[in-house]
Amino acid sequence: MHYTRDNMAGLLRSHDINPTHQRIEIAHALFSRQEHLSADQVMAIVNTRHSETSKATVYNTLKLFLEKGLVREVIVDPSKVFFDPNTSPHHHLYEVDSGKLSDIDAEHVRISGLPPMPDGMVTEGIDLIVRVRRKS
Amino acid sequence: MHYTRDNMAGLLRSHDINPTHQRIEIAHALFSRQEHLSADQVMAIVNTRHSETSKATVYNTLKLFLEKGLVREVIVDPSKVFFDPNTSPHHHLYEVDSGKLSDIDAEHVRISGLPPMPDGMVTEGIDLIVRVRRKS
DNA sequence: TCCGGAAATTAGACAAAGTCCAGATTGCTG
DNA sequence: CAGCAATCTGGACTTTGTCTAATTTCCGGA
Repeated sequence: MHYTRDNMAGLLRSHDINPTHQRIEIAHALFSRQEHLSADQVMAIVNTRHSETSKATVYNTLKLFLEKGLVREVIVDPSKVFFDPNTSPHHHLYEVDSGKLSDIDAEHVRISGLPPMPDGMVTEGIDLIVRVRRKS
Repeated sequence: MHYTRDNMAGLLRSHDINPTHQRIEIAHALFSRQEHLSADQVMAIVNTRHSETSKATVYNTLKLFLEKGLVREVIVDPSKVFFDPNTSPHHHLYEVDSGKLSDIDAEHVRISGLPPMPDGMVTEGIDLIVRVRRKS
């Protein structure tokens, strides 16, 4: 699958998002790379040539994508949030010293023995993060 | 076990930390409560009566405790880091709307099927966070 | 085509968490 | 008591993210 700008409009529409120019650019930045990007990185990518999209729009758009289930939020670094275009079930491997973040397919991972949820609560998600460090 | 200020000096020493007045107060704030606290909360607790400890010291001290393995860092909220006086193996339950964070004993939880670590890497820790939300 | 309103975007002010630094304090140790 | 290293401090600064009021864009109907 190739993620072109043209594809993006359809992808956005299918998630009930009005495909504007800026939203297409931001979606394209995330999906064409298939990488975890911070808001800052998205801004930098989208505005490489000329300044095209404002900070407010980048933040608004990422939050919108999140609400509509187009991307996931990954919280591993205390200083910034990453956005993940992969919404299929998976976990994360975080290399502490380099900051590199990669996926672990959830297919073969099994988590058992979790206690029942507190009353009146529903699980929103289970995040599993494996933190690794370069052997010294 | 009762965590008095007097105990704290020994606890700090046993972790190779010089027990100063400020460090004892900060350790006491965390251990007497056995709760997850943010740097801000620690500051507020330590400075309830008179202002006694500066922001810089609170941050420096928490980082020192972290390095020495006296506390753990819990990253669940994109806006602030929590510090956890419980260093025994356990996971976390995070109530998204209230921000309440509680422990899940690791004893009965089993995680299997994780892929091997990348070459030259060692696991620093595995964080499992169950995010829950009030049923609406 | 023109008009009006709703949705989207924008710049820039603002807020909050955390870092940094240069100077002051503390607490040994001789 | 002097000297020295460790610690602490206020405050300036940085970074991530939010907010707001003003503008721009888009679109449907007359």
